[in-house]
Amino acid sequence: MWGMIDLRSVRVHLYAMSEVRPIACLDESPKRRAVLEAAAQLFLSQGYGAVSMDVVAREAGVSKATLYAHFPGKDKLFATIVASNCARLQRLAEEIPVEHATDMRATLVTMGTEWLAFFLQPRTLGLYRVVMAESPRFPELAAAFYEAGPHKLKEWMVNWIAAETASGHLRAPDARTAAEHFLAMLRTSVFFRATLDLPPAPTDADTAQVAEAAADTFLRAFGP
Amino acid sequence: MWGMIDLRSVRVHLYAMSEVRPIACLDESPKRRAVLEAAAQLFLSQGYGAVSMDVVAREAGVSKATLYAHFPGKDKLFATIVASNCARLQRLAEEIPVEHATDMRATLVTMGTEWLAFFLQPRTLGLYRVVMAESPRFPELAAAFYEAGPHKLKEWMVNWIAAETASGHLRAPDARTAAEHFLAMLRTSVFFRATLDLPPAPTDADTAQVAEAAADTFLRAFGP
DNA sequence: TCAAGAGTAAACTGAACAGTTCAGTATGCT
DNA sequence: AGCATACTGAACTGTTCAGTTTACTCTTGA
Repeated sequence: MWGMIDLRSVRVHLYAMSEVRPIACLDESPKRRAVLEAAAQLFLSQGYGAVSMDVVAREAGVSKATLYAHFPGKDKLFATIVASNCARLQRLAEEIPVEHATDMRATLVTMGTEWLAFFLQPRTLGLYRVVMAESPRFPELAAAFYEAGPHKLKEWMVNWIAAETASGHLRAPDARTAAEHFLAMLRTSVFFRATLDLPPAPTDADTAQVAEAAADTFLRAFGP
Repeated sequence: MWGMIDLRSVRVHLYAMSEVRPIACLDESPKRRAVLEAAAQLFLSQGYGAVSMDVVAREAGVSKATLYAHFPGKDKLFATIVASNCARLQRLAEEIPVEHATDMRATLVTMGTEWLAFFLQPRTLGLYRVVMAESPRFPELAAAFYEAGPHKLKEWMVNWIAAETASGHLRAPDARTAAEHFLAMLRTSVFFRATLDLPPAPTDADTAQVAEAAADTFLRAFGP
């Protein structure tokens, strides 16, 4: 066995304090906030092209003039929405809580379940969908998305696996590949179908089952 | 070891002859073909919204009137393009060639390399991107895409793994999970970045390396 | 030779949409 | 009171785009 490691209530801040900027965290103006909320909801669920500025204004309960007073144009508004949602991704990767974990399998299952649940949130899926669809038009947004989310998460896991291997809880000489594979095994057909918005929507049980299966295969390959 | 299995030149037709329909394979009309080709190229690289019917007509070297004589509208043209490209996916899954394989690892690497190279083709990525982006507007296309491609491929692999387990070349009692995991491990960050169109574009060496890593982890977990 | 079918170029229609302008209102500060 | 700031609602401009129509040109085959 790989010994009991208790990660209860550990909060890892890996890239903590590196470029932490308050991305429009101040509720500068209630109208501005209303616009941002409405636009986020619309853009992430319907995509860039399908949303008109008239609808954003109406949905935000704001006049078009006010909308254009706060944002210089549709593209900038979209970029703001995407950037602030990338910041959400980054928070997940920077502040990874591993709680109630009693052994390696439980730790992996906990991490996997939590991350997959996050990936499967409509907001996260919507962000992925819209960034992917608009990557030709907004390549810098695609890069920002990847950096803030998948990349940061992977780098965290590479370091974690390397540390666990060093302490004998895992046997993964190539930590990078092991991390890639664990994260990839969370993105099975459940995730794939969700990206395509195919019913039925995954349940919590599905999420847990995928994480457990990933943990099991991972430990078969990289357990000590 | 798992014995030498020679799969040289084996061509497996798993779902052969189940609903094989010639989806517009007849070159009915040269103009029609020109429209289909131009539209496919445009839709798959730029998305539904970004492509206008004027551009399709110009690019196909055809008048708009002719275009509308062959297709009742933009949505139908788009649906036709997507459906015919789904048929391309389905051919891959129905007619899986495993060649030059001398042992289990080589077999897995060959399959993995070939599939991943297929996934990474601009056309395939474009199809995925466009189907994903338009899944709210065309949910039936998303379902068709998933059925024809990922689902068929997965089902083939489930059966293959079950057979190899039965004959002692693998030890994967849960063939479905094993198949999910092998296919998932082909979709690592190389694939993820490619879906977002982030440079640099993956090379053949990248593809092969990902397939090899997937095969190694797979065999660590499910080798006999 | 002529009629029909297929195609073409170009103009056009109606709707949607990004973005602007402006006259007027509400709030709050000095 | 006077003034500035923020906002509204509605009209307006210019553009893009799906889809239609018209008048014209080939080609072909009976």
